[in-house]
Amino acid sequence: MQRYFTITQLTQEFDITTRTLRFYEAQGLVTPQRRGRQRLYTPGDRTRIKLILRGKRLGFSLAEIKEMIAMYGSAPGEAGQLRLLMQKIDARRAELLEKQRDIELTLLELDDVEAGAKKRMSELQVREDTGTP
DNA sequence: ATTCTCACA
DNA sequence: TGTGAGAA
Repeated sequence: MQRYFTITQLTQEFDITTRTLRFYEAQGLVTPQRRGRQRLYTPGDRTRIKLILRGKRLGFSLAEIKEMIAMYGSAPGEAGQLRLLMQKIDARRAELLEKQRDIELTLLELDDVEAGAKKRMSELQVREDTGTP
């Protein structure tokens, strides 16, 4: 006995529109079952959507997210496939590490900008107190 | 209420 | 990467 989610349940939970969810389906990122025309999302579909949204927050394209989800889901048994999988994992890790470095760098730059802004602000404050035009 | 398709940015 | 509109 499986419990299903309706499209509206999921859109409300994740704060997205039904159009977005159908769009993801059209792009092949989710494949809900049908009861007639109605989409029936399994708990698995729901966690896939979670992964999609997380990938989006990380700045990945839908195509990239689709790849990543495929990696999580079906680990191929063949040795050659496993090598390919590990290769993709390495590539993905490199991308994420690069992004991480970029974020850290940007954070440091923001510290600098903020420090400069605070300094200028205090200088302005001094001039106002002094009555300097 | 949910679905689809076409157009649009 | 999505949204808007119209029809069913």
